[in-house]
Order: sequence, then structure tokens, then C-alpha cells
Amino acid sequence: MSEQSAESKQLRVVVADDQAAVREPLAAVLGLADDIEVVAAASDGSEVLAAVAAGPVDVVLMDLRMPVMDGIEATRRLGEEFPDVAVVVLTTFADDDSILGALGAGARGYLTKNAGRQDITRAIRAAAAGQSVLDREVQDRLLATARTKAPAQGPQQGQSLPADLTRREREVLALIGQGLPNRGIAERLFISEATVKTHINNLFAKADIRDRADAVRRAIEAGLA
Amino acid sequence: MSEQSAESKQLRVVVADDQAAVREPLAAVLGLADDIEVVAAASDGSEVLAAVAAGPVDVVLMDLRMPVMDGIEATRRLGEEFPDVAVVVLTTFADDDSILGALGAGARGYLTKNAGRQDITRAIRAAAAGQSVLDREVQDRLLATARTKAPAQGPQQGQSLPADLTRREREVLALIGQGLPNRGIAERLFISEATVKTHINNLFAKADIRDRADAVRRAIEAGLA
DNA sequence: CCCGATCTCCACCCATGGGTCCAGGTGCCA
DNA sequence: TGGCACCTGGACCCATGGGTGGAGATCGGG
Repeated sequence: MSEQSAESKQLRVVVADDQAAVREPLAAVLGLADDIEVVAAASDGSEVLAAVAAGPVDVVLMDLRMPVMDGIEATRRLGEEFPDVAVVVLTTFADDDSILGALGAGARGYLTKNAGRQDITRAIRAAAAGQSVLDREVQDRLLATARTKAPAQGPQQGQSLPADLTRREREVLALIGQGLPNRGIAERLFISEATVKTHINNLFAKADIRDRADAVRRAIEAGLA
Repeated sequence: MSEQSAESKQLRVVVADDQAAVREPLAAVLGLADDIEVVAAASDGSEVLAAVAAGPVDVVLMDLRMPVMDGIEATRRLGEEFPDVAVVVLTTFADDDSILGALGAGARGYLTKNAGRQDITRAIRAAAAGQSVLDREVQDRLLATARTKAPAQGPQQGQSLPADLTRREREVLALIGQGLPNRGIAERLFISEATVKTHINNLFAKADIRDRADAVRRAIEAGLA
């Protein structure tokens, strides 16, 4: 997720769009950024897979509507065969099916075509770094979809954890929920294993958690993991 | 959304975190970016509102858990009174309530504390440009929440587990997922604890499960618990 | 009739987890 | 200037978990 030195790494990008009138100028303008190198252009999903297989690629800038193999399918296959390649979707459509389909297939970014050059380059850099960049409207749709179902769905949701848990205790619980052993938690938080155990003892007592397995369940239940 | 010229505009940023040990170095390191200027530091939500009211501000980097007024409430009020100010959340927690709460209150970005300097500065620039930047885990949670409701997903039972698990191994896994210790599992199945351990060893190997915590997660994921 | 899969159980070993008690340091607030 | 909450850490103890190797019993199918 994090990198220490400046964005010095050269990002190898594949541009995929079935319309040459979009693809060519896009590739040209991206090449202007000195940390981005457009290593291939593709006009459908299978060409993307071929290009990625041919050489090292960091990010694919992907249109969704393409003949032969569409962008969602290509994204899905990339995730299976080349999980280290990040996909940023660039399309004119921002309907729920496209958004959920693409992100569900593993896309890290989703831009609409009113995004500017800066927006696109930024999304490419973010995706390469493991972040996700969405256009505002996309974000809003995604959020709206998520919110219609999540809130107030059951009585056990909100107060599943006592309120008097400390910051540190919550962090520890979250990491337990992610399956880390005490040593791993200690390393992650830059504290000693003894301290981790102290936090665990305290939070187990406060939240009435019996053991680690119970803690994992509670963490997942509370959405911490 | 788009801007044509390079990122020449100086971004005025407010850093909000109740822990000075986090706030101070964060503000310092952000000032290193030549297009970012930290114009204020705040230790709770009301200080954020005061700082924004005092001078022109482009982006607020906001912690969630703060005394007096928390980050979500502050974000909500900023949206009402200063809709042009973008909020990027930077917190240690990535639970559903926090994510949906913050984004629902209008935050444009959501980062966890394992984000590096580049990640944070990128998110600030994106937010100022109207984009949304999320950490990968945050994006995954948001997507998972959105997907559980949107598509008609029927009973998705055991596809996440290998098919060659025996009946007994599945039973044991389910009981692990319910938080039972080996002795409890043994009693439940009327077998000895030694046998339970044997099953556990076998199923861990088959399903590539590392330890009990991992098993709990897998069991829940597979719908066994 | 033997083979293989499954279930059952044992002994042994060591790492990890969970509990207890204690104590120093910090920062905040009355 | 106290007290208090929180984070940090150490020592110690014992229970549990996880791994290895082996072994006997049952049952079904080739």
C-alpha cells in the first residue's frame, strides 16, 4: 500500500478501447506523463490478455464495451491469471450493473469519460499503489447501493461491541479478526507481544469474548474484519 | 471534475486528529509536498469547523474518533456549511459503520493508517479534484456491502472450500466456526479429543487453513457457521 | 478378497494462547 | 497537583492448539 520514495517507478500501462478515435489520443496523452509508459494498445479483452501475457504490465486502462471479450470478463480473467495487474475502468457508462460488475470482477478504479488527463493519471498511479479511485458519481452510486441495505438491518448490528473499548483494543480486535497471531499483531502495531496480550485480556473481559475464535466471529460481525 | 493545467494549484489542507503524536508528524510530512500547504491542525471536530470558517480550505484530512465532535459529525456539518471543502478520512478503523457513516456524511476519501505518504497526498489531490480515493480494504468492504443486496445471489454454500473434505471434516470445521474448543467438539460428536485433532489436521491441510482463527473465517465465509 | 478411504484413537512434542499480577510512563482533567 | 484512563512491558503459569507418526476398525467397490 505505501511506498516511501517518490513516484519514481515507471508504470507500464495497457490502454484498451475498441474505438481507435478514443484509444489513440488517450495513449498519446498518457505517454506525456513521465512516469507512465504505454506499452500496448488493445481493442478488445482478448488483446488485453495477450498484451499482459507478453510483457510486464502494471496497470490496464480498460473500456467496458468491447467486442469479442468485454472489459468485465477481461478484468475477471486478469484477476485470476495476473493478480498483480491493476485494472482501471474508463467508460461512458456509470450504471449499477457496470459498476458492480467491474469492481466485483476486481477493477481497482472506475472513471467515466468526463475525467480529465490529471484524473486518469492519478487513478493509474493510485491503482498501481493498491488504492482505489472512483469518479464522484460512481462513488455516490456505490454508496447508495450499499446504504440501502446495510443500516438498521438488525438489532444486533450497532452495539455488538461495548462502547468502552479503547482505540488500541479495537485495533487489536480487528487484527485478530484478520487472523493474525499475537506476534503478527505486535509487529503491525510496533509494540511488544506482551502488550498485545494485555490488550487482548482487557478487551476479552470488556466484550465478554471467550477466546480467539470467538473474537474472530465478533470482529467479523462488527465489520472490523 | 477535470482540470487542464498541471497540478499547479496550491492545496490548503487542514489536518485533524486528536492524537498529537499522529497529527504533528502528519502535518509536517504533508508540508513536504510542494503543492500542499497545511494551514491548520485540529484536535477535534469543532476545531475543524473553526479552521475552515477562518480561512479558505480545500481539503480536510480527518480522523474519525475524536472527542467533543467526532469526524463523521464534522464531515456532515462541513457538507452543509462548506460544500466545496473535500474531506479525506484517515483512521485506523475500517468497519462498516465507520465507512458507511463517513462516506454517507460526504467524505470523498477513506484511508486507513497503513497508507503511506504518497497514498495520502494522492488522496488529497484526488479529493480536491472531485475524485474519490479509497484504500483497497475499504473499497472491498463497500463493494461487499453493495453486492450482498443488489444481485440475486442464491444460496452460495460451499464453493469456497475444496470438494474433497469428508463429512466429518466439514462437521468439525462448522463447530470450529461456532467457536467450540476441541474438547467441546469432541463431546458434541461423541468422539475423543485426539480424533478431533486428527480431523483438524487433515482439514487444515486440505483446505489450506493456517490456524483456528483462519478456520473460523473460512467457516463463516462458507456458510457453515 | 484385498485395497483404499474414512473414522477412530494413542503418544509425544513444542508453540501459541490466555490469565494473573505488577509497574512505569504519558496525557488529560478536575 | 493530584487522580485517572490508557498504553506499554515483564514475569510467570498452565491450558490449548497444532504437528508428527503410528495403528486398529469398518465399509464399499474393483
